[in-house]
Amino acid sequence: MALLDLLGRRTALRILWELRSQPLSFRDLQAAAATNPGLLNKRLGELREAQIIDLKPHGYSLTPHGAKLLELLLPLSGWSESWARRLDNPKAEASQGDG
Amino acid sequence: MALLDLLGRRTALRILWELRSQPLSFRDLQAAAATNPGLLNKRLGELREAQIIDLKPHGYSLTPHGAKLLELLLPLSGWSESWARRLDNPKAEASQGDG
DNA sequence: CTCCAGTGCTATATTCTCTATAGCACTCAG
DNA sequence: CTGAGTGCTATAGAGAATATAGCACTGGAG
Repeated sequence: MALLDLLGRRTALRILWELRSQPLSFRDLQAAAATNPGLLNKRLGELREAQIIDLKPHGYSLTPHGAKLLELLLPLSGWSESWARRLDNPKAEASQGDG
Repeated sequence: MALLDLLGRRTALRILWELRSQPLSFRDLQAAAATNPGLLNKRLGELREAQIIDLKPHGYSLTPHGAKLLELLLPLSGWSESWARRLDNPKAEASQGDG
């Protein structure tokens, strides 16, 4: 899973996430992902190399292939919510439904 | 998505992945994830804190909650394969089926 | 033409993280 | 005691990330 190496770098996953609903300019992406131009440019280079994102006239956006990857990541949002609740309520066991 | 911050650290995603099918000891996990004890222990601390993994007599393993997270990550494996093919064959367009 | 505001991207000193290695205290087997 | 395993800690050096300033370019307004 070389993918894990690529996505397992700081802000790589975050960059994908921020592009989930609309294209963003370099500067907007930098603000959205809370990072700096040096790292952003580095990650953008890696993700473009991997054909996961692309730079178009209206900003950085996911390639068709990247969009499919993001579809796989979208369910994480739901998991993240129940996870946050679990950390707030230590009593809760492995159930996802809130009691 | 605070989850993206947690998983977006080096080897965090990888650690989860290596625990997908069986529990692993500290040292086995270190070898599997190709890292060092210092970082591993740091990540394990974060992941245990987040109740995603747990240390049991037979080794580190996913909590029930963590197992659900991993289920969401499993499809990445399939995506990763078509992604690798795509990088090998630059001609291929957004189709996932191999010709 | 100038001026202002935006674009992608680069450069750099400082700070932080990761890496590789050695080692501790403990348990189990003999 | 020895020998092999466990989780985990410490540390110096290497490498990556941060924050900031700035470049070359485009487009609108006068």
